[in-house]
Amino acid sequence: MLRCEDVDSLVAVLRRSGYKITQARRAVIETLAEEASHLTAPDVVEAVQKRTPGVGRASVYRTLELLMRVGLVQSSTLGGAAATYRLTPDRHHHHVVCLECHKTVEFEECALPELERRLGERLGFELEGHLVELYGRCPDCLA
Amino acid sequence: MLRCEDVDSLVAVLRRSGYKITQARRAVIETLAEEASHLTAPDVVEAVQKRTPGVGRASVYRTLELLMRVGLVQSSTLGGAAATYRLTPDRHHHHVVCLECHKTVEFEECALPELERRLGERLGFELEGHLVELYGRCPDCLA
DNA sequence: GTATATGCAAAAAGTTTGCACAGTA
DNA sequence: TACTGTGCAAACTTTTTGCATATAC
Repeated sequence: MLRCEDVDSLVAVLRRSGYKITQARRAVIETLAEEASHLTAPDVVEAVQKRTPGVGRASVYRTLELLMRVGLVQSSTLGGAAATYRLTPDRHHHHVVCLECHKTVEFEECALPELERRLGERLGFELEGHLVELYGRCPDCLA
Repeated sequence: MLRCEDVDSLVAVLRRSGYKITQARRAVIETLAEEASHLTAPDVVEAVQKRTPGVGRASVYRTLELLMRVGLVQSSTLGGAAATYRLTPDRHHHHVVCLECHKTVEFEECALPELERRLGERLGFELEGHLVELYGRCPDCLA
């Protein structure tokens, strides 16, 4: 599941931006690359410490914040209250979320690249990613 | 800013679903309808208590959760860590968020209705809303 | 060598829960 | 009246901060 090329390229982005590559930061990146997805912050802390004992809680939080600022990580609430984190997917996979049971299904179609280009131009933003989530009720909960 | 028709129709949705209309629930709904947008949970607590003293913190949390489950409220992290809440807009207004300074700009264009219809059909979901956020860097932070 | 980042522990902030009481339908 | 929902306070969880030390470059 761990894809080294991915980890390396993410690390490279950090390095290029002038950030030091530390054990803690590498551990967070590797953990996110390895775990399926949608971890809450405490989940990430736990997973990181299991994989790389000795990394402090605070560093995980600081690293998540850094990775978000740099755009390597995205957070969302998946229709629930707790924020979850995951590596920004370069292959699109957005979510359909059931508001009742919080089941989520991924889908790949994305109608946004064109819109993104147009808006970026109009607003002067340099856009580098997006998040799309559809909410509703899944077949099970409808029954 | 407070639009009574809106509050009434939201209240009606709750009532129709079998939930009781209490002072606390009404206060949360009115607060969300009144405040511009993007309040964190503690923000909502504060605003509700200012507008309707006597409402307990716990009830605000319970009501937010209820409103989300019913689909009247949406939450998102706006690219940051803290979840924010707002009434589900029926007029679309999605967001462009700066990852650096968290400035957000709204836009109205939405490429999703068609996609939503198609996916709902394919997955058997009954979809009732969506969230679209674009991330990047704003002109100020680019400079 | 030096500035940046870390780990720890403590403080702060945010959220949930149990329960007796109140208010809606 | 019956039962859902409330407010409170306490417990619990999550996040942030300060600081001495370690480490990447």
